[in-house]
Amino acid sequence: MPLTRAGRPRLQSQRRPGVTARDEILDAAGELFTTQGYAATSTRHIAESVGIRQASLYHYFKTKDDILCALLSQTVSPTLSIIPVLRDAEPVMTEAQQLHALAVFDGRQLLSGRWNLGALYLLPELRDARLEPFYSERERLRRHYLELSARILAGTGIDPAAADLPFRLVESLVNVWSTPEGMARQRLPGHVADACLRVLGIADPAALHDRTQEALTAANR
Amino acid sequence: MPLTRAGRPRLQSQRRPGVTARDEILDAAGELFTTQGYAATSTRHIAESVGIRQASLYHYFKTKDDILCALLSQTVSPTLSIIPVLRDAEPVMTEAQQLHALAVFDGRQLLSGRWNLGALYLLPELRDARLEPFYSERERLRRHYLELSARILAGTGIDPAAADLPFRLVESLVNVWSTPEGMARQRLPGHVADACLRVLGIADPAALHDRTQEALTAANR
DNA sequence: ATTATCTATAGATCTATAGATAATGC
DNA sequence: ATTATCTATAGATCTATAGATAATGC
Repeated sequence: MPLTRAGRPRLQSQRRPGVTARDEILDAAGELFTTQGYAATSTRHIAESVGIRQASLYHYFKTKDDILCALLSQTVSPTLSIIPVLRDAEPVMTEAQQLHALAVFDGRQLLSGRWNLGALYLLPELRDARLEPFYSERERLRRHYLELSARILAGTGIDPAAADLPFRLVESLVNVWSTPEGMARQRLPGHVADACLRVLGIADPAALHDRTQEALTAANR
Repeated sequence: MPLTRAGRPRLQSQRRPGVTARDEILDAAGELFTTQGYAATSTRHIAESVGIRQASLYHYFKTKDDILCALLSQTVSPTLSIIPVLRDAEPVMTEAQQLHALAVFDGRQLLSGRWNLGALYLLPELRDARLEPFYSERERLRRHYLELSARILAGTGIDPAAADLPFRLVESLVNVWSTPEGMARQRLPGHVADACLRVLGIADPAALHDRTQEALTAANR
């Protein structure tokens, strides 16, 4: 059980959470990219924030872009992975209930984490070919929201154009990330999920939510 | 009536719309800041996009920051200026009708213009003390949405937390700026304004909208 | 004379590489 | 021997300034 790790010791002791140096770098980069922007954050800033020398970053990441890619890959995947689970619940959960559950999960995901990583998708400087894989994952998620919403809309009298709004409502949580004033942060995703159903013309999402609990309880017996 | 302007001629002929060189620079900067980000856009990029030399920018703007400030000052002011007008319509227009009208105007404002200047407010690199005046203008607008929404909410059964959503719904138009797929761009602001009222618990915004027209027509007689 | 541009450049970055150094692991 | 750090630096930017140049205006 080593007291220190292999390799030359750092000049400064650890400042950042993270079991590995790689984790510390990602934590620092997550903070700086989301609060200062990608181009505005230099590799030197990141290194200083970790407490190592600028060149030491390159032991863990080939380029600055690589650091960004590692961060982006943490964001959409969890939400994408619950889509098939919800789809399999089809007979038990209505489409409206699925959308609600998806919105709650996605919203919680966006508000978890130490930094507002979802906001990275909004940085214009990152609309770049090299980041294509991450943007197409996000686009898949958007399409799923859209299809679910469109099918729900068909049952209400609202203009089909409203199918776009639920994804945008949930996405708007990244704009509110740092200012949970008034509204309890923990309850935000649930309220936004309710709002998703309201913009589609479902007047009483709370009732529907109660029925989801009943249905799931019944299915688990 | 001069065929050419005073001063040494440019090496390249004009490429950008704008009656003055200053306008051309703002047009180029507007495009590049919104599509590439502020820090990622160099003064050289701007100059090349205008068709002048990098140093020539400094004849019109003291610093790169100055260019940004000139752009930001074009964005929120028009919407802020209609707030008193709507407030004076108080006896004729209900609060719900005022919110709807505000959202339509604001939404149209955001989607007008050659570039998505509203998106500049989302750039994290710009959350900076030197831009404070522009952010506090935007904050005033947000507060007005919030107060109007809160008063409307008091009349419906929805959770007070929903008062935050109308501003965010309208704001979300900047995320959709370049992709008006499916929904006719021209009608987007109206649909978003309807959605603002629905998230506050007003089930039939269209009916209310018709009544606004009647009321205004009656008032103008 | 005034104006709008140009050329040239200082000085401050910034990314990434090369290679030295100081630990642990065997 | 391997690993994680360090120092030093090349080469490419980037912002802003100084001062020359080529038009119009009077």
